[in-house]
Amino acid sequence: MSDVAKLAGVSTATVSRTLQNPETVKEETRQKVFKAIKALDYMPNVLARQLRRMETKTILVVVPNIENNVFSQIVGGIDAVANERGYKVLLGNTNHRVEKIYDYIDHFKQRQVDGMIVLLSNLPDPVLQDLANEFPIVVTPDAKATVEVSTVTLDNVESGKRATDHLLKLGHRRIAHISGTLDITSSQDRLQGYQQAIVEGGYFVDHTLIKEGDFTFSSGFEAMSALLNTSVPPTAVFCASDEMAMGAIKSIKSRGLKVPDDIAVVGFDNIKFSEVFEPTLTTMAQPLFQMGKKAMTVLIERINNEALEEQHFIYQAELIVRESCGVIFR
Amino acid sequence: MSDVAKLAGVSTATVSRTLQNPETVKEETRQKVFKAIKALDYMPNVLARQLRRMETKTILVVVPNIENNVFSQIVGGIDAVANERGYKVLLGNTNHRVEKIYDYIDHFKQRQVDGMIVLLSNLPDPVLQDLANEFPIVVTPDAKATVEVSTVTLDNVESGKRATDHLLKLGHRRIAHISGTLDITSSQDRLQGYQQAIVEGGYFVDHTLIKEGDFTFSSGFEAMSALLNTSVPPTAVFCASDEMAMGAIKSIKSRGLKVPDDIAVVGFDNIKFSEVFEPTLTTMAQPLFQMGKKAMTVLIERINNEALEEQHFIYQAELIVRESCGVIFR
DNA sequence: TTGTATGCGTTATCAA
DNA sequence: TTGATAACGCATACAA
Repeated sequence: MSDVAKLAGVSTATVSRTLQNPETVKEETRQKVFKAIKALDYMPNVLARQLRRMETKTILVVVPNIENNVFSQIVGGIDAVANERGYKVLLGNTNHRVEKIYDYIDHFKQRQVDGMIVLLSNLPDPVLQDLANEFPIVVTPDAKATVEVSTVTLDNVESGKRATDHLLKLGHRRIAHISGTLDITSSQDRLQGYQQAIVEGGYFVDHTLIKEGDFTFSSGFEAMSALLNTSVPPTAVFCASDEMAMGAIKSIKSRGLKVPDDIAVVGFDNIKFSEVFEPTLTTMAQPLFQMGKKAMTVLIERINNEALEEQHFIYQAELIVRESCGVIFR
Repeated sequence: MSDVAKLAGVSTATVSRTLQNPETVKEETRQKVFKAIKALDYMPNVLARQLRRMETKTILVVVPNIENNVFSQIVGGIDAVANERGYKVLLGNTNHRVEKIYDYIDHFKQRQVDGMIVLLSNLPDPVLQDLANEFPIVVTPDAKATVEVSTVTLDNVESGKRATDHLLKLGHRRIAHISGTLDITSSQDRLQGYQQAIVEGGYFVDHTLIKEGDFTFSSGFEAMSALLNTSVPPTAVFCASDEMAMGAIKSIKSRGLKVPDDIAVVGFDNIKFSEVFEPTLTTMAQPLFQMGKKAMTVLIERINNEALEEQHFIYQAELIVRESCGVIFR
């Protein structure tokens, strides 16, 4: 920078100003400085700038598992907005190991990042709360209502309800539910939506028809197998993830039964392969990329102190009707 | 830091030393300093450290599309080693837009990252070469041999050969190939392996049986449909990606033909869904996570100047035999 | 083994 | 509108 200043015949202060607030520098000087910058192929040292300004223009994304498509889609959305707004994205893979997040928390204290987006943390409430009080944080897509922090979520209750409603409308009365791990809010909410739909439809919830899975193919297979082993198996199943829905269908097929003829299935997530699978999956599509974008937008507002209170954005899932649930008869 | 020094009754230099080279500080002093650090809950300001040391302990991963599972698996491997070795991973999504990489190149010049791993860049050779001459860079999993830069790749020729060989061993003689986009080396190599296998088997390459796809489901569908429209369709197909293999199978099924009975199919990648698909896919499994780990390891060596010459690591794919290719008869 | 002093490359404050 | 100068927080050369 001092080289540039020398060549342009000004002080380093003026060079800095030309870069930061061009309008405060006389047109003529500005030209001289820019010419010198080009001549020397000068690039500011961002490290020094960051030290001086105490900001990094970097945000941290804590993700349980980047290899999971649900999360990578959200990260895609975050990254899109980050790029647009001049932020860099630091990846924090926890590999589902909660302790790891404490390492990332240190990033804040060490001033390595300006803000953080937490995907599906299992942080204890008080820890998250303390952190959120001190630093800009957004939680998505699964957040507990018990912590005061900005969130971007899906209306999982409504989504579970709609999925179940769809099956009710198709005439099903014995509808089972294979839930996700019930320690996260999304799973609880989808289950609740399922129950609401049944009650509001005028029927009773049969708890033997509810099985807890863990979002994986094999857990869907196991849960469905258990359901099929009962004396009166369900005629339809609402699964909290597409992967589990596929596992369930595999199980159904393995018994020589057909989907949707014998048992109708609705999934959740609308993963890429849900339209390749046979039968193609009826499912609830989450606007994951969109949610990622929103999370980043909200985070930037908090970093800039534009949003003083925590904000909550709730998205709706879209029912995508395909083969696995059969056709609506009216 | 000066607070810590004061409380411990030493100079800031000693505090710094205690943190950086504990062995150069007297045991007793060390204890005092650590006690003060704990008492004040002190954390070093990494920004300042970075400025002073001119290193960031951060590496940049340029990825065409993080939402693609092939890439996110590699990133998973990179991240694993990075964490272990104290590096952070900055995500650079190009969304397949080559120009974007130039933004990331500026990160180097601005000293924001210590090194870079490029996933499947379409950078012009000279640009990449200049960059690689100046900075620590590793390219994976697709690299051109024309640039002198460290690489971690798959032996795509051998892989294509093995896949095709497998079909030859099953008795097939009219074997088609649906390639990836032929502007990348991996696709060219897999095609070459396919041709080698046929020639070495004592047969002739029929160019009407080679179609170029773009790794997507729909391109596999289209390519297969074209192959089926010829007067003498193939009895087997080797596809350069599982997605294309699934598209191809969909096309085959749509004609009322069966896989593997009428046409055998081999894919590439061993994506998660390949064992869920019906029929389950025979495919070539790339050790993507492993390759990501290796890429990061090699990069660290270059950053530390432990490896002066560029290095090349070549992995072998593993043939995973499932339903889509039928059974070997001996 | 420890302390002093300097500099890393910016930006912000103040005075001119 | 510009320049001189201090400061950001740390690491290190050198002296003690």
